[in-house]
Formats: sequence, structure tokens, C-alpha cells
Amino acid sequence: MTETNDSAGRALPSTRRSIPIALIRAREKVMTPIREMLADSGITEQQWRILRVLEEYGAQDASTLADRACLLLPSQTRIVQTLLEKGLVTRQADEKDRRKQTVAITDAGRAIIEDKLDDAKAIAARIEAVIGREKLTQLLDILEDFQKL
Amino acid sequence: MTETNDSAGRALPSTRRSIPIALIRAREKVMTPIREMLADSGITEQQWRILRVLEEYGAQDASTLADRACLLLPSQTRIVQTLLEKGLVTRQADEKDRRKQTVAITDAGRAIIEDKLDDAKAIAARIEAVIGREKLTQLLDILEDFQKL
DNA sequence: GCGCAATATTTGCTATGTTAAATATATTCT
DNA sequence: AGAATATATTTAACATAGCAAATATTGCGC
Repeated sequence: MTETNDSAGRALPSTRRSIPIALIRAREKVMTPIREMLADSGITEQQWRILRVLEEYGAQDASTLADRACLLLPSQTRIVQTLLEKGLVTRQADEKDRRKQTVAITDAGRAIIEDKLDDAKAIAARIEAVIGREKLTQLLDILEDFQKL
Repeated sequence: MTETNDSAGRALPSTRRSIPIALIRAREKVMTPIREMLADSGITEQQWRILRVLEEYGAQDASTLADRACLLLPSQTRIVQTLLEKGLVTRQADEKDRRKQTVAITDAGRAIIEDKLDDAKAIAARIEAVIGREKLTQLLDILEDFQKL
């Protein structure tokens, strides 16, 4: 028996089959065209995520937004600040609980999403064409399992 | 027909089934215990990747190292600089082509890997226990397909 | 109703990610 | 050989990631 990668062995699995590295590599490939798409709008990937979540779910407090956009709260705070300066979102304290900040997308923000809609869909379609719808579904399901960790 | 997520429709797929977001979320879950493992060594996740690659493949030039550790060259440069200061790697210009920088791990660097070996393997084992070996293999295979993008 | 623990968000600091420009060395072409 | 070009790496500049500490409110218990 060849024993190249026994988890009880002395060595760690090869970095070629490392889950963390594989996740980064795949993500890098997926994001490259998305960043290109956003470049001429002066919008970053994370700013785009926040706009998308706000459009999809409507106005919401900072914590919920950070969770949905998959950002840490400190990052979210700063990104929302730059989006405020760009006039793409609004932010105001909750009436009932003033600790909470409610963030909402503006028409200008919606306009950016609208503007990139076709490009974004083309990118998604290309991914599906290359990977295949079935594998993408499998992938999403497996990735969801990681939340159990 | 319900038409919740038609790629020819008006809207983008829900952020809940977004590949980029799913990849980040999964990665975050995987990395949390690894960061904890490394915290007391004062080593970051990326520094750990560089050490691991150097140990696995031996001394190599900067570009190869960056590619294998899945880092952009500018990041790699800075990280190697801090690893140099910590005495965990060495760096010297290639004799034949002085543009190239050859990076190698030191004994002190190897000692850190050695030190974390059991922890790292325990983390890997836990992931395999939760996700299952078969799904992990599927995952790695699907993620590899993304390189075709 | 005041003091105090709990909650929600922001700030500060260091390390990376990302892109573009700068450096340094090699190679090619004439 | 010398200029132009190509390659390898580093720097610079700005945005985000991640962690710890600071702020601001709220809710609770006495």
C-alpha cells in the first residue's frame, strides 16, 4: 500500500489537496471577472455584496447586514462609510433601540446594480456553463455543510 | 412553474446561493480553528502557508512560492520579509539569474511546523469527520474545475 | 432610580489583498 | 556592443480582514 496521505501518518496532507487553499484558489478564479465588471464603477467586491444584500432584503441593521454580506462588523462599518460618501446607501439609528443602525440602499445604489445586471448574469452563466449546474448545486450543498464545523 | 431563480430572468440569484459568498463562508469556518492553532506562535495563516509550501517543496524562487501558497507576489514579498525577521526563512538571489530570489525554510521554521503538526492533523480529522471523506474529495475535484474558468 | 452587566457598533492597529508603477537584471535585435 | 524589450521582484497606495479595546444604549436587579 502506498500511504501517500494517511491522516494518521507523520505528515500533513499535501498543500495541493488542502481545503483552505482550494477554497481560495477557486474563489480567486470566480472573483476575477466580477472585479473587472465592477472596476469601472469604482465599486469593490465587498461594496457590491453590501449593495446586493440591501437590495435583496431591504433596509436592515448593521449586524444582520454584516452577517448576510459575510463581512465582519468592523469591515462592514467602514465599507458602509465609504458607500455613504458615495451616496449609495443611507444609515440612521433605530428609533426603538438607538444602539442599532439601520442601513438602506438608495436609488443611486440600485442604479449601480441595475447597470451591472446583465454583466453579472453573463458571468454567472459562464460559470454554470463551465462547471455544470449539477456540480454547482453539489458544491453549494457541500459548502453549506461547513457551517456545522 | 415557479421561476425563483431563472438565469434568463430579471434578477440575480439570491445571495444565499451565491458561489463567491458560499466560498467565503466555508473558508471562514475552516480557518477559524487554524488561526486559533497558530495564534500562540504569532504566525498568521499566510505565513503558515508559506512555511508549509517551503517544507513540502524545498527552496524555490519567489514566483513559484507565491503560486503554490496561493498568494499574490506583493503579499508574498511582505510576508517573506516578516518571516525573515523572525528567522523562519532565508532569501538570497539566484546565482544564475539575479532577478530571481530563492527562498528556503530554516530549522526554526521547520520547528514551528513540527510543533503544530498534531494540532493541524486533529483539525483536518475533524473536518473529515463532519463533512465526510467522500464529500471532501468531491469538493476538491469540483473546486479544481474552477481553474478552467 | 442607580449601578452594572449585556448588547450593538465603532475605532485603533497590524497584516493581507489588489492594482499600478518602479527597479533590477536578462535577453534579443541590429 | 548598445538600445529596446521582456522577465522577476519589490514598492506604493488604498481597501479589507481580523482582533482587541473603546463607546453608546439598553435592560436588570436591588
